[in-house]
Amino acid sequence: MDQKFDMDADKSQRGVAAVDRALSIIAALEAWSMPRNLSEISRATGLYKSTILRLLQSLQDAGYVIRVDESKYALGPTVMQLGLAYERANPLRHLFLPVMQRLVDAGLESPSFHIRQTAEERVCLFRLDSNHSTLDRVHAGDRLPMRRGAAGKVLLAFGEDHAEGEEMDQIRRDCFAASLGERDKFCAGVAAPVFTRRDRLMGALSLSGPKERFTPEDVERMKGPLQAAVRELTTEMGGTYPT
Amino acid sequence: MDQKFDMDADKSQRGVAAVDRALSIIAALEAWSMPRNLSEISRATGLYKSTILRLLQSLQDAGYVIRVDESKYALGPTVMQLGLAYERANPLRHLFLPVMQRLVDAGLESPSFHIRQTAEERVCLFRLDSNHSTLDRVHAGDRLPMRRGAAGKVLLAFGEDHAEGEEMDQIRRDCFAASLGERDKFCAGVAAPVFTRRDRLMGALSLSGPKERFTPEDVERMKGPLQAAVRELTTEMGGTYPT
DNA sequence: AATGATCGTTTCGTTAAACAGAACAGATGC
DNA sequence: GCATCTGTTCTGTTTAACGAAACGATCATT
Repeated sequence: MDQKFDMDADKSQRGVAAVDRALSIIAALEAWSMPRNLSEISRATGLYKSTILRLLQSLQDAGYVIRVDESKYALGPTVMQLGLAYERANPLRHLFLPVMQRLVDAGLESPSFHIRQTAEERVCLFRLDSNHSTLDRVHAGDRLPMRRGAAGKVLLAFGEDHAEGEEMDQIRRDCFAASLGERDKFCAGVAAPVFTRRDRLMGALSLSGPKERFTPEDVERMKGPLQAAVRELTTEMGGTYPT
Repeated sequence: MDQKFDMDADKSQRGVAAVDRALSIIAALEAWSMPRNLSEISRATGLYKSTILRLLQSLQDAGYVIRVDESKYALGPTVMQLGLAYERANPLRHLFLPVMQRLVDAGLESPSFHIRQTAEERVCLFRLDSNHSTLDRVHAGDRLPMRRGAAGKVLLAFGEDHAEGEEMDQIRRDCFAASLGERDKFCAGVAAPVFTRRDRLMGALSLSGPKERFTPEDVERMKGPLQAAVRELTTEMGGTYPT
């Protein structure tokens, strides 16, 4: 595989570089389905072998990585347990995924749910793929920009800072946003807000996919089911949807 | 909760301390089922808030942690995806767990499967709890000593360095080891080797629990089912069991 | 309403943690 | 047998990371 796991250069200034390196090793192991040796990890991550060995010591100690066949490394049982802990702690999955699945079953585009993470970024919490043969590439865990994409716009429009501007006003009136080719020129999406108690924004549910499936007719067709879904989720979250 | 997540002092010399710190934050979030704020994380891990913030930057960038309610932190979707990747990459679970579950259903003690990790340590890959009301505390991911515990002895006896000594010879003859109060004075266990192709040791399957349930009669009663289980697993792994 | 405690965030001087890179012995492939 | 690749170890150098304090905001108590 030729996917590189270099650390994102513009992010290395704000966290801890050694932690970034360690997590890039885990990401490389995750991408492979078989244990890999030191040199393969070095090629994939761009890290020196001595650096990798030091980092692997910590990852092995914590059970994130195990060493098998004396010289290969693989994901260890701690990642499984973290996954289970995430499921235990996150009952939202059991609420959101059925609603999202119904959107898929209705033949619409790929649903995702996003929340704001920082002033400039959102994170995708859940993502299902549509039944179409082509998809836009978004995964749970992805960090995406706030200022581009339908979901980002919804988060800006309904967030606490109540972003200003004609476009934001329109989104607030419609409880709906569309974005054609903003985040990525080949992709498009529509989004609507999910509220929780006290009229607070919880996040944005979106439908996204390749741009050619977002004609004005397509967008109009998706609006109803999407808004029905966010109304249902808002009710379940103890919120009331603005009329 | 009062569980501390301080880094293990004797391990901080060999990995990367910043990575150890970051993983201790994840461990703290895993132990809680609700999002927690900075001060709670600080109390639990013993780390300074400024240190935690820096580490959290990296963890958020990679999706291991998300920030919710503006000031609380929780496990993020990347840990779920790692858990799924681990399951995908580790078909052994689907082979081992049913066999281990049958040992539980037979009313025996808690089964675990261990592999060697370093010269001095083993790692528990899988663990099921018995149906008894008291258990020994072992979890998947735990690092345990090679020189103590029944599973450790089995790994030494059948490992490539073929550890010497009367006790090791006996274990090799019986394909079985028992350990009463070695790893922990209140616990005991029995273990047997699982082989794979070319007579190579794969790991050790053990049954363990509180010591008082390991009388000579108990040990004798567990030996048969345990050895039947490891024979079955060895056959499935393409190995042949020494007669 | 005032006050104290606790929170999240930012800053920066210091130091030792972490790195890069080389060297080496062993294994593998031709 | 030789070239290449591997895993492992070592160490001088540098800067990454830390600790600790300060600050403004929020919350709880009186």
